[in-house]
Amino acid sequence: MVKKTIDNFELEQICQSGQCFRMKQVGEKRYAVIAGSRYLEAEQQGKECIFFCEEKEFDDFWREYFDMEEDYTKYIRKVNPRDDYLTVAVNFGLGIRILRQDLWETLVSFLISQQNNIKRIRRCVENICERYGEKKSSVIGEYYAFPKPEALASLDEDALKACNLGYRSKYVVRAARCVAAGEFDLDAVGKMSYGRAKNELMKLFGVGEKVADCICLFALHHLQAFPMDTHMKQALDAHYKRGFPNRRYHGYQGVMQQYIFYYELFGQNERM
DNA sequence: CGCCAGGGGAGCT
DNA sequence: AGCTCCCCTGGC
Repeated sequence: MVKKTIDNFELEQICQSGQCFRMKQVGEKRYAVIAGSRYLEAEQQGKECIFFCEEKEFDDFWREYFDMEEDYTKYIRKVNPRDDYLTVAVNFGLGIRILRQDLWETLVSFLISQQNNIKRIRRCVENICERYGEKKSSVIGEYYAFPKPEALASLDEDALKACNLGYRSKYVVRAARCVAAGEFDLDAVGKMSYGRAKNELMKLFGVGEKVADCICLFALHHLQAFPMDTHMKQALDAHYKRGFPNRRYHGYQGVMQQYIFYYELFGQNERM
């Protein structure tokens, strides 16, 4: 068990921010997250956060996964004080972190995300893990690891329709085949610059600009990636008629994107 | 039953 | 860059 007191870190906001579809609330202030084949439960009371794992496990993996090394005030302070909308949005989501998730998992998750809602994406991912992932057991209980590419590569293209993926089934199966066959090198993409990684990801069937940007941001931590989805288009139309000030936030637009996205989804009641 | 939206993408012009 | 079509599920 590891206790940490940390600023700008809220499990609830991280969970709801829609980056990770395998993080869920399991108690009043308790959250569970599965990453790859690892399982973690954590609880938060104010600034104090308790991670229910060994210190080594925390240092070896979860610290980096949650991007806890970074001081997010350096992004928050850069917000233009004359930008009322962004100021409110950022203040609403001060506990958001940009996770450093596994590339393969993130690729599959966001292939599923297209024309889909977060609730159903979670269920799709859960279905795939339960059916094709390795069953693990921890002191807390049993869970399923995320299936490896090889586990999905041999499937029929429509097989994942049974997991509720619909027409997205073939995207995932084809991607799994490319990775398993070595035609698509995940490790190599992981070492590429933002531009090259995005370009490489978009070669995969079913990966367009938006999905590629999500993968770049949520797995590869390319903070300049700015996923442009329907919510973001609406928000930008309403508040940035001359476009988002990319120049001002050069290099970390993706962080701002997440504040806006989270505010658009959950900040309605706070809006004036 | 129809309609439409949910963190799009491919293919064509 | 803009347009059409694709084509799955859940909610109303």
